[in-house]
Amino acid sequence: MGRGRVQLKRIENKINRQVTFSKRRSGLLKKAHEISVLCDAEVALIVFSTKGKLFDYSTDSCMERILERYERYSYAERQLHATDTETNGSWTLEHAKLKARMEVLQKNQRHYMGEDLESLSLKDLQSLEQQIDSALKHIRSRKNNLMAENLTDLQKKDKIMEEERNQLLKKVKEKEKEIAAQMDWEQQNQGVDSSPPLPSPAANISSSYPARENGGEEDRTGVQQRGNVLLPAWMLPHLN
Amino acid sequence: MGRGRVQLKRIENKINRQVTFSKRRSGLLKKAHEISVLCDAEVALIVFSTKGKLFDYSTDSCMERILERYERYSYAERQLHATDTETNGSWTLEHAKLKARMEVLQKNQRHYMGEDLESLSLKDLQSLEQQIDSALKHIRSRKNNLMAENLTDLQKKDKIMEEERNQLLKKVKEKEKEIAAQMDWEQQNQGVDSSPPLPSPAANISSSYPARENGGEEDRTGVQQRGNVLLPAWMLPHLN
DNA sequence: AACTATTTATAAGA
DNA sequence: TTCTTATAAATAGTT
Repeated sequence: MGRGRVQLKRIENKINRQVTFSKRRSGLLKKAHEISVLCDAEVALIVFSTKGKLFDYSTDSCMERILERYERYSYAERQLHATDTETNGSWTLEHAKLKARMEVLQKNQRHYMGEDLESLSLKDLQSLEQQIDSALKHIRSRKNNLMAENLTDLQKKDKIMEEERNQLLKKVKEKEKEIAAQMDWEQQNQGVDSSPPLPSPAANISSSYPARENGGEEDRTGVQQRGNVLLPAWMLPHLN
Repeated sequence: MGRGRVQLKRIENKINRQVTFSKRRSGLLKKAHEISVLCDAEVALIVFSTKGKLFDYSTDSCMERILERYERYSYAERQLHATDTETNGSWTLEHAKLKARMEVLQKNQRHYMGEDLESLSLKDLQSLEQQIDSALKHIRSRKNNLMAENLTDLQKKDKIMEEERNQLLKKVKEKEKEIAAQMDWEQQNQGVDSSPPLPSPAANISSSYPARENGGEEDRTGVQQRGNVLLPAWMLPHLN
């Protein structure tokens, strides 16, 4: 964007480079800000000039938080790098690291549990309240896990029902056959007096009933209940 | 640069925002790279989308070094770094570096845990709160939507299957009745030679089948059991 | 994911 | 540096 095409290559002319840096830097910062606002993104931009001067932009003027967030993303990588670079001092460092972190966590936990509160300012207490609030959110996420579990259960149930359905279909077919057989039998024995009746093909039908019926009943009522409960109001999109 | 002027304001339309984010993000990364090359500058750019996805660019793919350099600038007052670095060997250098980094991380972690908030402005506090809160909300809302969708589908299927099942059950019962009637008829006509078969007593046969009523009982218990599974504590209104 | 009509960014010049 | 201007790039709205 300018009067000539630009090669993506270090500008050798010092003055020119300086000027371009100045212009493009402001453009870059501006665009960083724009995407941040327009797209609700979190942006951190750090620029060092050749001479070592620092320019930076960060969403909500909160660079540290963004960098920390970034660190969390690249934690594994850093860990590797760190242990790689200092073979000697790594143990001491890791030790100290863990110790410090431990202390922080312990202290925090005491506060979290409502102990040792005398040392906290009003501001600290307010933030502690927030902390607990976020703990509540973890609890809610646990809730979601349970929801997922229940979903799985439903799916299993679904399969079972399908199987049962197939069983029932089979039964129906069997009954039909049996009835057909009965009718054949009747016709064949019609008007035959003293001959003992042939064993009815229906004789062993009853034995196959109870188990299936029980299962079936349970299933049905279960389904009904579920139908009522499955989508309570709080599950619908207005949640958040 | 586009067909219309753009207000520097969050794009409310979700799709639009996502598209714009994608476009501008690539533009921003490109420009970051360009200024880096053209002007021989050191650039680090970190972008988190609304949904928390990370995109970043850094000169020479060396983000950590740039961030460290940045932190050196931001926390120069601590002098931990500068003095140690000059006087001691490379091991101490690494150690000090990591120590400084550690400090920063700890400080940030404290912020995340709601401690040490005195150093934060009201604005910082607000954005910190929003940060944590909204991250959870996004994830949860997405999850909940998907779950609600799945549940709705399952529920529909469930109903259909249940209806089908009931139909099948009915059929089975009918068949059963027919067979029973057949058997009665056979017995009544046993040894009776030429007399015409009696009309099959279909009317009150059902009452003679206690099995059915038993099924009903089990049905009810089935409901209760199901009730335990279907309405775990987490589904009840106290959730939110 | 392409395609324009426009708006922006910016290289060069003053 | 800053302003101006011609032109290259980016991109918003559209398909």
